[in-house]
Amino acid sequence: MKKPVADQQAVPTAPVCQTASNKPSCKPVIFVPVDRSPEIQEARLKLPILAEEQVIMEAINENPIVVICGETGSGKTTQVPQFLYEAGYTSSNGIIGITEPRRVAAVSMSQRVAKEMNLSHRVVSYQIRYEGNVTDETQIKFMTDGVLLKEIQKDFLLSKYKVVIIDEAHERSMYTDILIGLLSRIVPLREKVRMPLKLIVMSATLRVEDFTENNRLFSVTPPVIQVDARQFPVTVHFNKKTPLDDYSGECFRKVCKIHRMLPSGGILVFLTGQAEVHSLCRRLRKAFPFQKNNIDDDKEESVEEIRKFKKSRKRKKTTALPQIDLDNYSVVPVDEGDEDRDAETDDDIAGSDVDLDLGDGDSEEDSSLPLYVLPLYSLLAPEKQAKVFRPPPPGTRLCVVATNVAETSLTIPGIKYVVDCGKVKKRFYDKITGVSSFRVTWISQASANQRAGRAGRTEPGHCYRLYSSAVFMDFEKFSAPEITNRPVEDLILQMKALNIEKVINFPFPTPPPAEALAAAEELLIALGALKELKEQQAAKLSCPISPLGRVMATFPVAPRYAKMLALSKQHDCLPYTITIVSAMTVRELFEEFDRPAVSEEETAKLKGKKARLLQIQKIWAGQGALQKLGDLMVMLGAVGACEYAGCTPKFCEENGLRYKAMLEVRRLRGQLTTAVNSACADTGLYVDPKMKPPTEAQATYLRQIVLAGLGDHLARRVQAEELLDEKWKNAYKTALLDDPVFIHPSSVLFKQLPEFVVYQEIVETTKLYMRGVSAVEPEWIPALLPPYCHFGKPLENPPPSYCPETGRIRCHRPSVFYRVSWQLPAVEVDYPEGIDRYKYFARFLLEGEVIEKLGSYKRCLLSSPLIMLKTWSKLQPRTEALLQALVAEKCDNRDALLDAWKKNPKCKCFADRRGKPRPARPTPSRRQRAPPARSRPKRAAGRAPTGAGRGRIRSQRGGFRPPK
DNA sequence: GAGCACTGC
Repeated sequence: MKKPVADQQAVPTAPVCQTASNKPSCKPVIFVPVDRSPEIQEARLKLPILAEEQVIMEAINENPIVVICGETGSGKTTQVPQFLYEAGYTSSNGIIGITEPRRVAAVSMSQRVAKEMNLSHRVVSYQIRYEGNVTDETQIKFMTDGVLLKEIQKDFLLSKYKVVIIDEAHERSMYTDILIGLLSRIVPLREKVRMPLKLIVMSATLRVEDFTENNRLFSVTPPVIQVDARQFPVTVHFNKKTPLDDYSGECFRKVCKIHRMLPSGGILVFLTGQAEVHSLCRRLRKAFPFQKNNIDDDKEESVEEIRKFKKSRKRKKTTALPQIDLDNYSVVPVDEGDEDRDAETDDDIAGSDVDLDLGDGDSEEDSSLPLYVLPLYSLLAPEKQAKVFRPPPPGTRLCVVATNVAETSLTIPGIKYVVDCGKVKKRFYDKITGVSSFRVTWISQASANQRAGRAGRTEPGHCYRLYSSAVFMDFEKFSAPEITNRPVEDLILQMKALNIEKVINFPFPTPPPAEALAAAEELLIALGALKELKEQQAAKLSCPISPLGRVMATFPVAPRYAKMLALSKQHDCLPYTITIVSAMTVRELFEEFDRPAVSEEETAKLKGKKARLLQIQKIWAGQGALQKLGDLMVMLGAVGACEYAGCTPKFCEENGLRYKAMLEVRRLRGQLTTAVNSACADTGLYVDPKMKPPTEAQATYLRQIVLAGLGDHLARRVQAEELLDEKWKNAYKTALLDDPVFIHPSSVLFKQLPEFVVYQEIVETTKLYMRGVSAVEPEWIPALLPPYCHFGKPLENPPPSYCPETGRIRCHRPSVFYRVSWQLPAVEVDYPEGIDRYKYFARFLLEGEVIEKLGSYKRCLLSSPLIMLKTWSKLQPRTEALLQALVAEKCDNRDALLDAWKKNPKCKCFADRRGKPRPARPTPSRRQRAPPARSRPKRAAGRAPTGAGRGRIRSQRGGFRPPK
């Protein structure tokens, strides 16, 4: 040990060795001892990264930014934080932060490192969205990337961190990319204030040029350190031919071959979706029956079944144990795939499908060992997912049929064979309209290699690629970074909240497409989150955040939803909006019952469950005014009912709800409630598990709130007279799309077909379908969505009027919806700016509407105040004098007039010399606790409220605030 | 009248 810790804690940043540039080095001179158990010490020494400790630490000591490349299994995630800790980077109250792209990783890594270091979780801790165990003593903190991004909002310099490690940077998740961009600026800023911060970017692949060779990101190229992985060799076999369509069938044949011919070891199959996974499971179970497989997954462990199984094992003792020696296999290294040689190999071992009479396996039972077939995909219930981590029943071979979850998120033990169809199902977004669709595409080479790697975790393995090496060579080297193919409005709002106005200048490792940036900025302006700059094109993409935007940015949900929350203080809607927003944010609340079943029995069961869900959804949708809230009411009803019942797995199971989703909704409601409470102290909000359904009036307000957030997602039913083509039957038109869109058949409004609706999203399948639909009244549109409406001249009838609450001139204006020019009902709005507004103001002033006292002079006036509006009024000097005085003082409303008087009591604007003017304000007796008129609901006779808030939250002014 | 991979605040 070098020096006692205590001595050094006061001066941990004292330079020990001068770097070439003579910059202050932040190399701490401490060695902090760690008390590891002998077993852990032994296991650690086997990790290749241990040998690189000195190289890594020297690089970190001498450079502010270091890139470490090491594949899965190199131990970089668990060991680098320990190196830093031992080198004293956490002394003097600085902590080490490590970001992970997934919650489970943050939690499990913190636990593992705590165990390895023999330290309490009070010292090695984690923080994820809803929970954490961070304390004052925390020195190593694992967190999800989004958590660190939020922390930057509170403390731009991240002053409590000595080191930030961005793990899994090769995955190029959106937050990781942004974090790296931000940290590239934070590191030099910290250098300036002489509190150096170390940034370590860790990647599993060598694709780091986006980071290292991007001068705008890092002006000095950071050193890249490579670390070997402790992986077993995986032999890759390419197919000679690439099946055009039926990769699923090809998977089936390959699994059959492997199972019949090759020694024991688990098989992992990569497919693209739930339906494929289930149908392959079904075929495989039929081909290699294992009694329980075929019936019900849940009964698997019953004593009876195990007894049966043992019996069958005895019976099959002599059959088809693999006789092939794997060592005789001609190996084909990963990068030298030769399809001909490979095909030979295949034939040597397994012969062709024809020789073996593999058929499609549906016809006959096979005599091989039972195959223990399990499906695996993200939306599968956790307890069913968990099965893949347990050893398969004795005497069986494990075969997991998975989607892409198994590529990065979940690691299955005991896999020796990987079957890779080479495809992935991806979500695509239209950059301008935001319409999304799912398409099956080829994976990238990096992805294929990652999949292959899953075969070599515990022993040497094999990967069977169901495509030729030529096809593989045509794959993209890497998948596109997430930020380039997703809407970015949430990201842009976060950046603007950090006062990054010119987002185009941000050092993105890879920038999003310009169209996506423009669409995001446009949406945020329409939501009122950004201040619109009227100046030329140059102002594009550099609008500053508005006070409303700042409030919205504190809500951890999509900007459209954040806007809804910001509006919902009115009429006690917040608990409902929070619930609806939570439900819309959590994906797939409802169980999917349309998948192919394993057995006839299961088919019937699924059918029953589906019918039950449809029935209960109708109940949740409610009646009358509630029903018009549509699918959002169903979500609200589902969450309400579930929480009322205590959110039990049983209730979820019986009512077609995904338990995991409901738990997530519960936690999100908690988080949003806290966020709303801190944005606005006087709400006194709490999460009520026994929340009552909204009243009819509240449901109507909720529809208006939803409209205000989803204004760009408005659709109008195609009118009978516009029906030129059959394809437009029951169709809707939207502002941005030329093609017809339809209400999704699963929507409770599917048969109602309201004239106007808003939708949560449009997904393109066989048609363009709107999902998450809610009905809208036409008169709300101009009142709540002025940015999307073009207004016409004020109407003469009803005539303009003076509003005593706001002191402004009001009028009715007709309008049309942008781009599509839908005629909208005339609505009452503030009179548009201009000379006419002064004229009306003068008239109402003379009539005594503005200042009560002046009313008494009305009869003394020489002519009627109405002449203020006549075109010939100019001819009358006294009216013209008044008008000019008002214009000169910019007085076209009461507040301006009162201000002008205050500043200059002799102001010519009709000064009242006998005393202070008294504005004609409504007295409490006339209107109890009247809300501000702009957010005041209006009631049409005999109907629920029809107009509601544009209520803009008032808070402090925005503007650039440099980091402290 | 339907078919959606995977994540993070």
